[in-house]
Amino acid sequence: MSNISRADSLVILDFETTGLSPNMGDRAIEIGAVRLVNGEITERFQELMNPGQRVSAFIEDYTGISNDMLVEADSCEVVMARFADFMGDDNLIAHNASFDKRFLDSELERIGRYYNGEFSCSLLLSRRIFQDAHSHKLGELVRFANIESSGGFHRALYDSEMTAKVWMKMLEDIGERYGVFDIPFELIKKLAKAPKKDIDKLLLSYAG
DNA sequence: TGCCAGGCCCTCTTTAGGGCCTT
Repeated sequence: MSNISRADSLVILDFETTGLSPNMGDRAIEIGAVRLVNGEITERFQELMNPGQRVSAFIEDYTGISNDMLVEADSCEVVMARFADFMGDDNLIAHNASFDKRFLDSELERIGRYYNGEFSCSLLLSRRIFQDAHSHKLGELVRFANIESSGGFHRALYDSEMTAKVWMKMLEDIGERYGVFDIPFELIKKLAKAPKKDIDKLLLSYAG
């Protein structure tokens, strides 16, 4: 898989986990991802994985993923090896990417796998592009952008698909408002880090 | 013993604090 450094060929991923911090012993329990090419979802990946520890009642309730389901799943090591093959060196997107990147790095390090893609964050971008949204939680952004939803949040594939749709809505919005339709990943990364006051200037510099 | 994330972002800021977002 070649590294295509453009915003129109991406892997959008989402982890469900035992908790918030791999540094505190938390592990992944599900990975979901879609590959987005030219604005279309071309591939999907979703697997549960057995973290080797019981998950809390909170996580069972929050995700709908039970300990019984995880006992039947392949180990994190086996599943993450398959996921590493899936994502290749594509650039990556996640909602609140700092969270998913910590788990991706932690789980891949355990199996000696690495990736060459770059990460960007739909949460950071939405705070700049959808500044009128009263919340930037994934579910709230789906409503804000009038994206059709069955409400199945907190499962990895569903959340990655919703993140992909929010992502495409933001790119559409940039096209409509600024006339910028061909957005390199380098610009995405700049946008996600730029002060809000600089967003107009940055995008207008790419227009025309 | 008791506690336990971490990065971003705003503001009553910068010698800091607290809310937002992810599970």
